[in-house]
Amino acid sequence: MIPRKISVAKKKTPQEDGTTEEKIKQAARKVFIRKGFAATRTRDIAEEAGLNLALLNYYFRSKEKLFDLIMLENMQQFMLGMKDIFNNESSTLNVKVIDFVANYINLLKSQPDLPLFILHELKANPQKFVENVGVKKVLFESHFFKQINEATKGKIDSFQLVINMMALTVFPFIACPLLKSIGNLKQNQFDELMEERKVMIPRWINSMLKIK
Amino acid sequence: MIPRKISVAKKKTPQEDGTTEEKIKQAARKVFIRKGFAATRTRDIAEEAGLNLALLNYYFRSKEKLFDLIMLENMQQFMLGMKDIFNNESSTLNVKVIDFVANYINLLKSQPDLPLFILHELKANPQKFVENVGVKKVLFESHFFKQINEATKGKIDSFQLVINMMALTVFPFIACPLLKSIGNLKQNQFDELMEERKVMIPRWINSMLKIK
DNA sequence: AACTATTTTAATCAAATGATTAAAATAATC
DNA sequence: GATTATTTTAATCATTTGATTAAAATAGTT
Repeated sequence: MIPRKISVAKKKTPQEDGTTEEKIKQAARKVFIRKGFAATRTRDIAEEAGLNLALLNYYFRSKEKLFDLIMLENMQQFMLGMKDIFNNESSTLNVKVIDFVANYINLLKSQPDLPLFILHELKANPQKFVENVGVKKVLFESHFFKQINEATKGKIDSFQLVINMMALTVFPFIACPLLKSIGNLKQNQFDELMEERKVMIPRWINSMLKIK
Repeated sequence: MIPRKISVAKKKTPQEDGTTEEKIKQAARKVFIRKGFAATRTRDIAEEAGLNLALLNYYFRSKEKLFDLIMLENMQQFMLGMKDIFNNESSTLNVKVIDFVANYINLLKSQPDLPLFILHELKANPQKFVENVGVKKVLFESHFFKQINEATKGKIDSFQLVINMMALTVFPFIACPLLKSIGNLKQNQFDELMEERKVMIPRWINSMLKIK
């Protein structure tokens, strides 16, 4: 009697491969970010993915569940990028500002719609998403926060300064169509304007830190 | 034969009175600003106004036409407030910054959702609204722009400085739910934070102007 | 190769939505 | 007061949307 040969091939499940599921997620990310939740139809996502409409419910059960997943991933991407920068104990305050600004401008140049999407959906549904961010701890216990306090001797509220960094870095992307119109800018000119801001924002922040 | 007495009473048309029409507009403004175009149903507006659903089509023909009207009014309100401030030839650059910041923070404290609404809908449909703003002329031909150029001797791009003023003033309202969460702020604390910014933003702008 | 499990498909469904309709109500005119 | 014009109403409609269904196709297992 010959012993059965036992197959050691791992069970292959499409969920682990993530081919169809991943396609849907990528398409959903694109369309949700571009149009927002309310204006996005499940059919839009299916078309973007080149897949059958019913697969969205098969894999994610509902439009809303798919959206929640995408939204949380996006928020993590947007917010937690600060973590390494703010907690790098070997960099100065000024280098942290430079890194923050460069990091976010580069990120947003490749995904210019991300902040407006996040902030719009956040306002539509604040309770649902805000508590999952985890950036409170990142920020208030960071090396960066300490550095601001030391540099300003409490003259400037550290939180206000962080707001300023975010405002100066992120707002142009949020207001992009308006600024382009006001300034008569093509897209490449807007890109140049943001490159210039990469250099200038750390200088502006530094000048704020120097106020007597 | 007695001459007919001619009635001089002006024809009263509800459109001129604007009672029902005005109610619909006010309700539409509220709901559109709160939920955006896509997430707002005509039934929401009718309920907000306490009127029958069919009146929206009777008076405004379509949801979209009603929205376009509201959007344009909102953009005018938001953008053209700059006009008087920027063209006041008897005020200094610094006073203009103070007036701009105070004016907009006061406006946005009473209508905190306005900027996010405008910028979100602007991105959804840039061609439709941007050309109607008229702020390009207001800004680039303003006394204020001249003052910046003189004060900085071209060291800072004037447009970049205006972006900074807008960013520092408007962004906290756009990001309000996020900032409240991060900073653990109640609404009255957020309001205080914005009052503090009324004072600090002109100082921050001034420090930028002084960069060598 | 046969059987079972999973994925995909196209049709269909139930509910929601912006819009229309026709009648009732109200206002205006003479 | 009778007639006409306008506004309002509630029902209805046509279309759209997220979701479901059942069968076909494909993949996995023995």
